[in-house]
Amino acid sequence: MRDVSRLAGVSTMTVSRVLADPELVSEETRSRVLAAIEQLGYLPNRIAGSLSSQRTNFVTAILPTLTNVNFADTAQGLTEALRAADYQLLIGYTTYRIEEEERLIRAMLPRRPDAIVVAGTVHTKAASQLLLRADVPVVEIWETPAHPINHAVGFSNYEAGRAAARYLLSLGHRHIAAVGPSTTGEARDFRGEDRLAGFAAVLREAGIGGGLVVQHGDVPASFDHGARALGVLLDRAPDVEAVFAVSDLSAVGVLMECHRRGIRVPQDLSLVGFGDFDIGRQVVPALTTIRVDAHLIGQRTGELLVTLLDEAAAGAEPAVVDVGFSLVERGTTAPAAPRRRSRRDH
Amino acid sequence: MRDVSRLAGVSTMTVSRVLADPELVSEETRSRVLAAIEQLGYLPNRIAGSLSSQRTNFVTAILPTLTNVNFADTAQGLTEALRAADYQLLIGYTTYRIEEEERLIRAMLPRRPDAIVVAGTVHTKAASQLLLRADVPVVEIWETPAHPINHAVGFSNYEAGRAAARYLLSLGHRHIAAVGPSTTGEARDFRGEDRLAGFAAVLREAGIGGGLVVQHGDVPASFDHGARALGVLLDRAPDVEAVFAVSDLSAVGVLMECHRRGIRVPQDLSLVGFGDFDIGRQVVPALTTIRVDAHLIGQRTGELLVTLLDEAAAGAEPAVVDVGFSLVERGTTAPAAPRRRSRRDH
DNA sequence: CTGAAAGCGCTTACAG
DNA sequence: CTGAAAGCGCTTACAG
Repeated sequence: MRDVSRLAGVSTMTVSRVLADPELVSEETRSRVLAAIEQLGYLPNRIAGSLSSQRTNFVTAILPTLTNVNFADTAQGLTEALRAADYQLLIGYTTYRIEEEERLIRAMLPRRPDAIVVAGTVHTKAASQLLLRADVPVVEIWETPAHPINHAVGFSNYEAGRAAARYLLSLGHRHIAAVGPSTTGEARDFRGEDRLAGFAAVLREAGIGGGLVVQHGDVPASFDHGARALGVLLDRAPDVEAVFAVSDLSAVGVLMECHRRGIRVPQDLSLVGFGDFDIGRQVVPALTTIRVDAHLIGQRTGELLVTLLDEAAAGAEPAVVDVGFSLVERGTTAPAAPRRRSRRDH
Repeated sequence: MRDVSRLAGVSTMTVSRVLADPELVSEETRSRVLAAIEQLGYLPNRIAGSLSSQRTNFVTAILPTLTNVNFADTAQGLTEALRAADYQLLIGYTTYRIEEEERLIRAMLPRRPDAIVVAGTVHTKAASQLLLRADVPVVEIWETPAHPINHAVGFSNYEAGRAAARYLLSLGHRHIAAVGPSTTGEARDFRGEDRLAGFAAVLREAGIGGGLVVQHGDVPASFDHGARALGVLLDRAPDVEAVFAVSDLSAVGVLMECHRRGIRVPQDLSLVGFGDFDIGRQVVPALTTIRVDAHLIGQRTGELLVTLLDEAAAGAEPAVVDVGFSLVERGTTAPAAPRRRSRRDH
């Protein structure tokens, strides 16, 4: 910048203005400065700028993984919404471990992000403290907590699970099960657990008992998880007629395992997934699922942050944005009665 | 930091040392400083540290998208390899546009990354200039260019395409086609195009003509792309007996469309994908594909950078690391002769 | 419309 | 083992 100012015959202050507020500088001076910038190939140093202005234009996003299309979509939505306001995303992966989340928060805070986005509402005690004390906006995403740390953008996983159960009941099914990964490992999918809890609650309310939940294998759920979980489930309950899988990945795994075992879907088994992944539309039959707009979660979060950071609104009200979910009925579910008869006769 | 030094009764220099090189400080002073840090909840400001030390410990990675498991795996591998050395990844998405890549490079350079990772070897002229002039290591990934800007970690997409063609020829197929997305849009997958070029070259060398390449639909390839491309292909060449898809996503789309149309795989059609995505192992039959270790590309890149940045080895030799690829034979491919007969008789 | 001064919070390079 | 001084490259807040 010194070099540019000397070449243009102005102060560094004027160079800084040309870059930040060009309209404050006379046209003649401005073009002289721009020419000098061009000639020297000058690139401003935003580290210095950040230190001076006390704003980094960084936003930190801490997600379970990027190897899940839903979270990748959220990251992409966030990136797009923040780009216009010139914010750069710093992404960290927890691999579904809250200890790792705490480590990441500690590693990120010294970079002085202008805002912090974390997936989920379950944190270590220390992480919660750090987030509460951070003097920047915090947004918890992929849930709608009753008591957010600050802001939240998501939907109710519990209600999504309830919706899946109500739907399978409405089809007339009674031997209903759910599959998800284990809840005893270090890696935990608390949002998935919420969905299964809501699912089981509806079954209990219907007097069916919500105990038929196979929790098996490591987080995160995968195609392979679904395939193996079906085996465990059938050993335990050969007469199961409907399954809710905690994720479309599991659900597709269940479906493929059904193909291999000669179990007809939906004639012998109704199947509901969660997440509306691309693959669910392509498999045969296409997968019934609960759709969540992951990209929108990212976008809304980005928009919320741009507003909060723009208006320097220190006193902004904590907001909880619910983007909702919807049940998408496709080919893997069917009413109960005809199926059970055909299966028993078989 | 001032507050900490006052509370501990030392200079800020000593506080800095406790954080950076604890062993240089006497145990007694150190514990006094650590107590003060604890008591005040002090978090160092790395922006100031970066400005002062002229090292940010940022590495910029510019990828086509994160919505593709392969690139997400690469990002995860990079993150893991860099974490140990305390580097933070700044990720940008180009959505397969080199103009967007240039924009991202311009946006990232003022953040003063210690190294730059870009996917691919095709850049705008201005982007190439910026990368050449950047006085930090540059690594091009997912290709093995003959003339890298600096370093490279990847494999030969052209050779991968050749391997697919040689394999289908070895099965006895002669009516062979390939499907990939369009090459005329703004978004381009140059690596996919290289694979198709290698594929077509082998067919030409075998005297078969390499013209049966369906390039249809927007980049990136998807399940949906594959499903639609098969329709276009069958209109053009109803007697096709083997297909190479530029990506497993397309390949699975082709497979599902075959299911819907009653085309038997592999009896009526042999199918080879690329990328070895999880879903390819789960579909029925399981997908024959070309496997690339995307995570390893990220890991090797990270290791290379840690070495380069550690030894302050300004004079380090440009390295090109080839992680290779391998053909994984599964259920979607079969020898030609029996199939053609059965199909004709049908 | 333009500039001189001070300072952001660290680390480098010395000195003792 | 510890500290005083200088400086990293910008922006803020004034002043003119």
